[in-house]
Amino acid sequence: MYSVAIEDYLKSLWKLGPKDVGTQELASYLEIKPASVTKMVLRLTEMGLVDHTPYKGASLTRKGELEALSVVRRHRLLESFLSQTLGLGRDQLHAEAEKLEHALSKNLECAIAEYLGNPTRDPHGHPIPGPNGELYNETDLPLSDSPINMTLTVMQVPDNDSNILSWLENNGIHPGIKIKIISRDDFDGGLNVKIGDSKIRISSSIASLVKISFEE
Amino acid sequence: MYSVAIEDYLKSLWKLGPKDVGTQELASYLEIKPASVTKMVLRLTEMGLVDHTPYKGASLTRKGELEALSVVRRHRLLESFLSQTLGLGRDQLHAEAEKLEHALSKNLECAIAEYLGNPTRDPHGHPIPGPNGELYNETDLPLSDSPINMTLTVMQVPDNDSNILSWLENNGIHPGIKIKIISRDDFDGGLNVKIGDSKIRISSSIASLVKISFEE
DNA sequence: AAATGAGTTTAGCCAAGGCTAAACTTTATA
DNA sequence: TATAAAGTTTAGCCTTGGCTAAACTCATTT
Repeated sequence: MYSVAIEDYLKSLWKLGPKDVGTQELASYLEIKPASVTKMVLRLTEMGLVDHTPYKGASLTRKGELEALSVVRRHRLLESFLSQTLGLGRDQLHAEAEKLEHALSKNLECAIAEYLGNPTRDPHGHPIPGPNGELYNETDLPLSDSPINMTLTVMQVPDNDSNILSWLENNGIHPGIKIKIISRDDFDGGLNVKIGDSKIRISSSIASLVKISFEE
Repeated sequence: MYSVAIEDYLKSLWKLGPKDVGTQELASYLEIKPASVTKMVLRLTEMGLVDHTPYKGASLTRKGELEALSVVRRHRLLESFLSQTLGLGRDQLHAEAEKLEHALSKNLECAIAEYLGNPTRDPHGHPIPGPNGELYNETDLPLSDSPINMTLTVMQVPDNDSNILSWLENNGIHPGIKIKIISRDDFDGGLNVKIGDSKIRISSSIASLVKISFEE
């Protein structure tokens, strides 16, 4: 069993990857100093979890990737479980799961997965890796790049910014909802969209975080 | 927020207390060496969580007790929650809660308590401290000391020994069940008891871990 | 009263995982 | 091409929380 710190490094490298991740980038993501990252990355390399090219960056080995996927699976199962049982809002799930994921036994992971009916998406629409790291192909696309005047289905919202999440929620935007882009502002990429009967404006930075599909 | 190690020390002192707990006793309970305990106890004393009399033992201050009760509350709420939602057996609950209790936020603690309807007992029948450390008076008595030929209600079973727990479960002994002592063996204190229609024998060591009440 | 032994404490070590300050690479710019 | 800036690494420090070995206390026994 790996430590909390190691699990956090692996998960972060997975999220920032699969490209080589620079020391600084990883450090700021983890909110620690670059020198600390270098030291830990060396240890992870020793352990065979990470490949490191000095002055270039680090990436997960297959072994590290599998471990990262296991953490992500626990995280997303926990989010689903807390949402389902306690009815926690999407904006609260991430922070809670972030702590619990490191304390979840294999046993409990299985029990939760079974209880939920082995879901493939969490409440933010993010895919849940299988028990052996299986992850189906992503086909969802950013709302920001989507065509005008088509009925789109919201598939994913971000999980880690509770401000953005509660804004989205308050405007009725969450996985499963239908949405149509009415127009796109040229100067800043902002979108005017229609959801149900209401029209709202979505800034391009938020629109790039929402993923959609064309399927009904 | 206190570390996992500190929370474990406080919880252990609470379980072994309220008497002064010797270094060796605490060490063997925590499965670490006495020298390590001495060092940590000094730190806890510095922090105002523990009173320590050299060569005599340690006990919780009020501040330490409140923190211990908070850990115990989280532990028992988690046991109740996992039992209720996932249907985990009584023999699995303790180990899982033992890990999760350190990762449970105040928010989630509240949400779980509310979801469960603010229960006062966990699935083993142990009282759940209130959010501010309130703990009602224990009146349950050990089965081993109970009178013969009275209808007793099982109120508590131990939580930390899954072997004993599954034996008890297999014999239909758990909180809420009615039980009657038919006879007590003089030589070893073993009990012959009646549960429903079946008669079984309970060793005195196990009987001392089961608590009952006389109320219907 | 002295000695023994159990229990406790002290001293000093180690690994994990942070930090700062300084040295080193690499890249971009003059 | 030389140099400055940005990013990375190294060196050395700190705290937490374990460990062992040795020293100390205290209660009991001779």
